Amino acid sequence: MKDEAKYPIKAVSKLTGLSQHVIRAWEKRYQAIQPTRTGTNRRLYSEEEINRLRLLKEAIAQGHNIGNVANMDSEDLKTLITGNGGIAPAQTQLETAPDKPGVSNYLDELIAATQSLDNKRIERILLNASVTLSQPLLIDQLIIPFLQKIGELWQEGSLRIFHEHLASAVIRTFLADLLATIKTPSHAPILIVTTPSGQYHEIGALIVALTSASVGWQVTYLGPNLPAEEISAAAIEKNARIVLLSIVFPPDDPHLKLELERIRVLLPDNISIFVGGRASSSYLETFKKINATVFKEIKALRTNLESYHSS
Amino acid sequence: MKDEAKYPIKAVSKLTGLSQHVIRAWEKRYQAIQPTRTGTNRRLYSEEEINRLRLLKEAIAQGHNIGNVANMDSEDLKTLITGNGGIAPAQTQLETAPDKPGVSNYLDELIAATQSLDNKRIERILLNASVTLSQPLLIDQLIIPFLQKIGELWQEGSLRIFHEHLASAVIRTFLADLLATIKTPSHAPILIVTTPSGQYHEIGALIVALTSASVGWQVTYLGPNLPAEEISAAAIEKNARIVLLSIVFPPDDPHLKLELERIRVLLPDNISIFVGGRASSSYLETFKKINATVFKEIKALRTNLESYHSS
DNA sequence: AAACTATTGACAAATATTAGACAAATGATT
DNA sequence: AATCATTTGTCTAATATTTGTCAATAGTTT
Repeated sequence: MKDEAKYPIKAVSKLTGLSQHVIRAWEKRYQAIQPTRTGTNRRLYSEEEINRLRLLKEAIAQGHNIGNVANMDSEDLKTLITGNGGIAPAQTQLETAPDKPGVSNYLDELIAATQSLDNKRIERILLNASVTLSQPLLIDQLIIPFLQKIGELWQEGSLRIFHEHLASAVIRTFLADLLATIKTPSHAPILIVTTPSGQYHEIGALIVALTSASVGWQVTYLGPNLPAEEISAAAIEKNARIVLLSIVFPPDDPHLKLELERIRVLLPDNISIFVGGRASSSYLETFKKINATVFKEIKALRTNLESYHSS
Repeated sequence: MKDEAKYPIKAVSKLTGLSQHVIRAWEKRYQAIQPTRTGTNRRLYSEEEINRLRLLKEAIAQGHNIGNVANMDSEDLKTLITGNGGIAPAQTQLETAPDKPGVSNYLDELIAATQSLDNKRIERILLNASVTLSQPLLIDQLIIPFLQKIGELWQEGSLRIFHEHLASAVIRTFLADLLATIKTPSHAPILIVTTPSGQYHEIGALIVALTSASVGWQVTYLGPNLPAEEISAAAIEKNARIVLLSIVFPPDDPHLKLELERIRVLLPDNISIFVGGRASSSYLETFKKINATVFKEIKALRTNLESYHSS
């Protein structure tokens, strides 16, 4: 991966749509990027820097001032412009469970198919994988690593936003299909999956929906971005036992906390709240307050849901 | 670590739909919000404040006067506006096309299934309909009327937001599945479907993607909300003939117009732009400028694409 | 030599701020 | 009904800041 190709300013200008003047100005005035230089003082940009320029441009298009955003790190920029969307940050590198042989092949193929924008091929590979692998393996070892990998590659500049969009679109329908094909006994307890207001990230929600369905729950999937009143009303109407929320936690969002508390208030006591996602510690208090069951990994959700049955 | 992203007034105006004047006036006259300032006196709003502005706007839409509610704390505001269950403002509606017999049965069933939040049943009905009806009929006579009907019922209060979310989620995967099952000859001309930056409405895009595929194009579906550079880069990389954009036109959005123009500039001349959606007349000029083929109905798209073949 | 790049300083267009004015709408009082 | 006061969204003018653009000059690459 040390392909370290570097681009002179003219190329960067073309690639980003920013004038050379602007690129230099942003560097000089805000140190927005710091390209390396040749021995003779020419600027050389890495793909990562080019990508950062794209992010900055997009942020500006959304109404931000360059002066304010130029110094944010790329991670934050990304969440800023996608409005919390995008793909789950690939940070916590838990012990990567020992890869099943063959899985990493699928992964490589998926990346390749994404790079060539071949949606049909992505679908085909996923379909193949879904018959070869058990469902937990499929999710833990393929889907999630795939998403993480794409996030990384995007960040580092080898993939562009449109690659990520394509992959997301395909994965989303793939997961939704899996969810639809699971048969659950009609007397199974009911569980509602959604994301709170302001949360647009849908794939995480689909993953937990799928997981829940696979351990015997009857899942009603409501899609993303639902206000507290709607969540609770739906849960009551459906006579659900559990409301399961998938959240990409921003560092410290008071609105989200309030929203969670409102859900608790609006919900009858006999309906439990489950919350999934990597939450910063500042949310712990809120979780306690609303008496939510929190899980950071899919595995934890599985065991939690199974043990819930017996109660 | 407390990187609390802050938004300048321009961004806030976009996000809330309030004019900058109004935002300032509310601050000055009622201290409705108190944004921090930069060292040079520019306003910077937190997400919490943006949300508060949204709440205020909603409260006003429900008939309260700003002077009375501007000083309420956000918590009370929320219960105020959700108290009487009033929900979002109006939309325009189209004339309903003459129903094929049998289709209206499906429609009624779909509505009923939506009301009872029965996603499995919605899927089943759609699946049934898809084998009974030809694809054009399915889309024109069932899917689109279904969406319209839900919109109406929502507006009139008999359905709630979560009903609409559920139906949307199901329809979206249903359409995506249809799209995936269409086989296109590998030598077919390539067409890219997406929506421009700021456009999140996905179902329209899926409908046009499906339509295009059904008349023999090879469709790459990129999902919603893609900046101009990404759209054009993807089109070039895929060697596409047509970029097809599905847009829900706001009354008069200069950013959207600019975005459209940028796509044209970034795209080689031999790639055509198609635009679908009910555009207000203020966009006509832009369409001419970028030499876009516009269609208001699916039928028009079909004939357009077919005639395009022969050229 | 021609094309490209870097640096600097300057400039102007865009954008934001404040204070104040205005008019349409609302509501109370006569 | 008519009148007057209040509320509130919109607008203007003057000022200040931010930011894209440019010209001039000098160095580098091909």
